[in-house]
Amino acid sequence: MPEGPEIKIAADEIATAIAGRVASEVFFAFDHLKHYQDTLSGQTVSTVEARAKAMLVSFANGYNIYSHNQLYGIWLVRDAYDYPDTNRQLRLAIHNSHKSALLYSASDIEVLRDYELDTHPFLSKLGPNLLDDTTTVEQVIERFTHKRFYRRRLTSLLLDQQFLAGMGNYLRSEVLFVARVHPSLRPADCTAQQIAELARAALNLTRQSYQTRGITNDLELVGQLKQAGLTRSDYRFWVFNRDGEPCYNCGTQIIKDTLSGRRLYFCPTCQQNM
DNA sequence: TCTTTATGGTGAG
DNA sequence: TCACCCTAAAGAT
Repeated sequence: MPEGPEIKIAADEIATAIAGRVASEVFFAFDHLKHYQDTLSGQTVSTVEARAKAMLVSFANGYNIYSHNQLYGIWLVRDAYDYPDTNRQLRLAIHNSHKSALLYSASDIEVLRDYELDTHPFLSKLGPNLLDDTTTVEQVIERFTHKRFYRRRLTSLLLDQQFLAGMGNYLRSEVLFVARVHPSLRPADCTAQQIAELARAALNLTRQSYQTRGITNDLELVGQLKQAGLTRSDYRFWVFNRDGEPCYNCGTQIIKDTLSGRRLYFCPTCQQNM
């Protein structure tokens, strides 16, 4: 179940295993991709990178494997041909002489030529990547105030990869909480300070989640909560998955709401600027 | 064994 | 906003 940080963590692990090495064998489970096995086997993997929540494995001969895990795909890295014991369906395998990068369950896999990347319907429309070091707070603020996004609801914007790339459903709730902004607002309803807080939170929380493997709560507080014996699922988030629990900031019960099928959590006391 | 849910995304209206 | 696509695990029966 991946958002930007989880995919980038996976990309790092896959890159260590296969980037810069010859892929001795590439396997595709889907019939319509089988003919690419010969095209890619024996080629050098040049780079492995996360593009928002998609993975892009690039080969030296100008071909790329694009994949998107949606809610259920999962990458595993093992010693070469050392398959895990699982009921999941193997969809893609990239082997070299010492490691295998294995993609299970994913249904969205494509092979693209270099020149097709710029026009790809998902990749070409991505907004600034929150996990890209060159993305700045100023750039994100500019995004919030851009005519194209200014009057849309924050709840919709924060999940839109064309607005900012890499955020998902847990980060949405966490960003709104840390910025102390009520979920019903639009950028146009916010003060300049609130916009700045949203931009900082979007960048900081996404990056912290990448560095801590998924923790968006304040790290000092996390240390105290660990001491008190709380488990990861209890201290990991400020509000996400914590409905009915006391807010870590003010003690008010966290509220859960469902908007177009996606869960949203917030503190009615800390985020009451409607 | 059936139904629901999930850290995702698209397209119709 | 909703229906739908996709797969696997959890929950309900």
